[in-house]
Amino acid sequence: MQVTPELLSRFTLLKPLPREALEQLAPHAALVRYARRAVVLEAGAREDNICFLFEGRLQGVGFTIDGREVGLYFVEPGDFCGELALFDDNPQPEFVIATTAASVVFVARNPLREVMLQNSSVSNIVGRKLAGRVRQMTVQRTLLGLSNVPQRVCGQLYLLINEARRKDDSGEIVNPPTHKEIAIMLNLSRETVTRVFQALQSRRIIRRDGPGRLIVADLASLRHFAEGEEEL
Amino acid sequence: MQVTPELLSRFTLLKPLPREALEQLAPHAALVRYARRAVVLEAGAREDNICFLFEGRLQGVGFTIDGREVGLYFVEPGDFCGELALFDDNPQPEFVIATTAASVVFVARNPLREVMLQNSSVSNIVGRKLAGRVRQMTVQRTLLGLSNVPQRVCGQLYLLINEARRKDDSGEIVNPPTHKEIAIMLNLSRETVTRVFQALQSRRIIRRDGPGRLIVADLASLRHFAEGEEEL
DNA sequence: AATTTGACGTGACCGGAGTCACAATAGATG
DNA sequence: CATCTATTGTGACTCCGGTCACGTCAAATT
Repeated sequence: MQVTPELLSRFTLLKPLPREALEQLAPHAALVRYARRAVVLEAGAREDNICFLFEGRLQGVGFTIDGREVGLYFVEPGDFCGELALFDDNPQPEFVIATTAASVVFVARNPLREVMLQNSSVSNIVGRKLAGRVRQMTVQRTLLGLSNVPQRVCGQLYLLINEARRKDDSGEIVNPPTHKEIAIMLNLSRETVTRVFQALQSRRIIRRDGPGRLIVADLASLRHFAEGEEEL
Repeated sequence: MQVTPELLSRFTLLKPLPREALEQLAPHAALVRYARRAVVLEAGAREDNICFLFEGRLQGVGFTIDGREVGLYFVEPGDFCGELALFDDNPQPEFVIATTAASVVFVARNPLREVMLQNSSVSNIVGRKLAGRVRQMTVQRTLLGLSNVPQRVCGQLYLLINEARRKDDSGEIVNPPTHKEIAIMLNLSRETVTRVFQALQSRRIIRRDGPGRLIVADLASLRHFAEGEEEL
């Protein structure tokens, strides 16, 4: 489906661009809809498009050689992914999969690369994004280094709140990942995550509020557990 | 210690720069020597320098909240680190430590950032570096996802060979990491790594050749184990 | 030369997370 | 409404990797 410059300008990355640049990109862009679980970007493929998420939610996942999933990050509407292709010609390192039905705008790599080189605001944003991703992966890597498993789960929960809004000593996570998804991110079995959640719920630290809403009632305690000052 | 443009031009990143750019950078550069185990870049510090390694070897490491080390990557002579500061103002995410005595050239962030914006070859190299780092971290993350521990060790060994030179069906790793260092990278105990090494040695898959040299005699078998097609 | 340090090797023990098996919901889909 | 599928919840068992406690050896340091 064809894409207008107006649609492109709704993405944070492209918003600062002058009209001409958007018009230059529009012919090389396409809107595609995906069903839940569909593969948006394929690992190993030499990807020629950068992928802007319009609506829905995406997740970057890897697969180990023995077939286990490895969760990496989420992509929220307005954001983009597949940006590594802007820097080199190596294949996309991980899969990107739609966790809900999603609409995605693909923009061809080379035109966008040109625009990026001309336009320092774009290269700044992309650079910051990449730097942020390295930071985020470092944190995630640190989480994985925790030997105490419940601690790992609490740490991940704490991170998820940071990303979303949070109040003084309580917070909420909208559309929380399923237990299975958390397990994949933390290299755990689904059952273990469930058990930790049970423990946290029985201590009134977290609480479900209908589907798609997880309330963290006692943020301080959660942080304690995450920092290993107290054992679960 | 003062730094000459000639010294700067010996680094891959700066080599393509015109003479004036190097002269512009030189006053903002300094050569520093570090002893083994010294901290070169500190995590959490707002780092104002990019760090070029002249000789020796550096390692990026993180620390979990409970004090365990988390190994991340190595830096070899000619290469650089701390480059995230070129993209945003957030603190350095991980420590960089000298694993051997090392000489390092620090170049101030802002002048280098300017040069980078002027000079697309530099921003290309830095971009590629960052992209490469994301790829590398993704692979490492995938390794950590392997539930079979000996497999994880074999996978790491295989990666280490890839970085170094390798022949048809055998390879060698010069200055291999110690068992402890490997354990840290893979989230294992030192003893476990030792035991896997023992198993590999008794099967004549690997062999030490004096200190500082590890020979992989049977690369094919190593790959088999790494890919989980055979259990150790 | 004597001592200290750090890397490597090895056995015994134990706890905790994975696995399996099954039940209970809750949403989606026809 | 009936059916199917995905998510969550829970118990029992097993096994494997961490921990501890050693010993050995080579290199660095005094």
